[in-house]
Amino acid sequence: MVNKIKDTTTEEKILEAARKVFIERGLDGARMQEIADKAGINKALLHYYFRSKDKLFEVIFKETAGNLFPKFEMILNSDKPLFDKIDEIVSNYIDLIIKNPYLPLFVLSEMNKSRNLQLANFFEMQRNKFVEKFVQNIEKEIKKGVIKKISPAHLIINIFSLCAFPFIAKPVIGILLEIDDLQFKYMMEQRKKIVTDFIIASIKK
Amino acid sequence: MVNKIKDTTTEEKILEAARKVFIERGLDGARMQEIADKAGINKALLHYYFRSKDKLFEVIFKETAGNLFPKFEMILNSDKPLFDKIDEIVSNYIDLIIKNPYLPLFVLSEMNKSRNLQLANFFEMQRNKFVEKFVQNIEKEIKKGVIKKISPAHLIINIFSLCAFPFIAKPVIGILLEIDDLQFKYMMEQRKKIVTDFIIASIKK
DNA sequence: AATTTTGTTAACCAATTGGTTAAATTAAAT
DNA sequence: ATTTAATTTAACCAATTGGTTAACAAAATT
Repeated sequence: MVNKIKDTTTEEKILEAARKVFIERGLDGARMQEIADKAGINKALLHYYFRSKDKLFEVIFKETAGNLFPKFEMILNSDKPLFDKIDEIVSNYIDLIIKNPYLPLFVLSEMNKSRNLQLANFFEMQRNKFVEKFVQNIEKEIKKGVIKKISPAHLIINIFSLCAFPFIAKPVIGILLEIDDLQFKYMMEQRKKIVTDFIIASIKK
Repeated sequence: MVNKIKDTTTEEKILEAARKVFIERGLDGARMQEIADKAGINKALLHYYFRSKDKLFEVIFKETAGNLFPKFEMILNSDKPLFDKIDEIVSNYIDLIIKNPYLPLFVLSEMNKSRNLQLANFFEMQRNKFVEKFVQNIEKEIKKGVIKKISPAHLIINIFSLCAFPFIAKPVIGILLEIDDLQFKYMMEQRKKIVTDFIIASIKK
């Protein structure tokens, strides 16, 4: 399997189908036959290419979880004011989730259920990627007196809470606010500005 | 089965065990044999008392989802200033989730997966219970000029986002911030004040 | 005390599930 | 053209799963 150049059509078909089924149903709810049906292939091929359900799931999980941490470093490394950075992070993140609405719930749900250390290790590897930089950015602005004193950790949690939770709570929000999918999406677009303003209004000195 | 007064020990054992297993593993991941083992009973009794896995799940789901909407009406009906009400709601809600840490993820995860209209109807029934009153409270304060103009719907979403999301994201937060369970819990206790202050700072005129 | 009703058990069941296997087919290498 | 390797298929497998059944035990009723 080393450096093997091959026609990956079947493999790609499987990955595409698996992505859909796993994200929608989770590991426990997904069925190999359903993935095979969606990929238009014989179920035995799932095992030929990926050996087991768990391994196939792991590939999909790592791929999608990786997307949960887009390249914020460039934003955080720039010389722009922190408020602009927050604006960019919030907008990019909400846009990312609008494009992949089930992403947060899928990743967090499986993380809560998983006893698989592989998945946890995967997140550990992301740890220094942006949390430190974000913390540094925030601490710098506190020291400069631009923003109020607030725990960077809590602020970061707040930012991601405000961006991601509404998508997770979508069915409940839809019912409670009596809005349909289109209205929900419109609302999420609005949140790019509303969340940014909310955060900045809160921390501005 | 009408007005039947009976020894409910076995039924209660089942409910207690089912609560634990369903909340931890969800509907798809839960196994009837595991519930029976945890309840210390024979698996056939699950069907004797609750007829099917789905029906047992529904009982547990409605019970726990009901808890997701505690009696906020009393808080919202009082004459206290809105900021105090927000403080109370945030504190009560975070306390509620601290006591039932898996509650938000369980309910929202199953709501996202469920095609069962019973569950959706259940939430519809909760709709007018507190959303309207919350909206009225917010609109009143906007009109009085106490808080900035903000969409009540978005503000309500923000409040619940800030309260609930960290618990859903716990495994990821733990890894990224390198904190253990005790530290996480301490952090969540802190959030009662931090979230309230964050919100009030954001909307105060 | 006898009968009926309710609760419990162990064994069993059909269907489903993730996975395996051997043969057939296709593709690549010689 | 032949051989080897890779891919695909259909059938099959063992284990698991939610659920059923009949027998037995306990409780309630007559």
